[in-house]
Amino acid sequence: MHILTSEFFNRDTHEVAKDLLGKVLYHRKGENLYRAVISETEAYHGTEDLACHCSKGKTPRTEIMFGEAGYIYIYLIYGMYQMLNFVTMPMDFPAAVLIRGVKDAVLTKENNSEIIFQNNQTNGPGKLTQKLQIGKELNKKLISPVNNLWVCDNGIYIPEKDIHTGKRIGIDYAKEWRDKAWRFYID
DNA sequence: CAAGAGATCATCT
DNA sequence: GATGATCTCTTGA
Repeated sequence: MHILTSEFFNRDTHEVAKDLLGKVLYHRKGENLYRAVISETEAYHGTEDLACHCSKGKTPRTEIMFGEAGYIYIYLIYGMYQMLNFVTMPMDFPAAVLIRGVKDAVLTKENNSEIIFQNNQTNGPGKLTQKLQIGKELNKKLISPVNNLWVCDNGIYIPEKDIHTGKRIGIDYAKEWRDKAWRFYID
């Protein structure tokens, strides 16, 4: 069980998005420890990608994506859903991976009792942040146990044939970038 | 089943 | 003042 560091995220966004599948996301909130297997991701890569928030340039909200890889980018969408992203690529290249779905989510409480979430409760980007209690206090933080949110490689290898790709969701306005197969998922 | 509407607010123009 | 990297519920065939 090995904790992913900035080195893992400081690569091509599409590779990171694909390699995150099957990795284990952890979030510690008070006495509660959440863990879940990442099952769906999307790549948002560069200022030319009209679906990427950075296509409109550097703003207070998006500056974290222009920074070093391995940081957390969280923003509110539709007034009610937090989106969890991991910053990729070197300094000054804006890019991030959106975590769109997790599976086998488990909450371990202080007394070691466990609550298991049904997969259909965590199979959307807004749903998983709600269930795993991931909020904007983590925005702009380093992905690390120090900040209570981190990702582990549990050694399980996902065969290439089990990785599906498709168009990204909810970005019909992005012209020619709309049809890029930059969404990755398993099962 | 597919399609549509409503909820709700930080962010940028 | 408009607009989403969404989700759930309702409607209608």
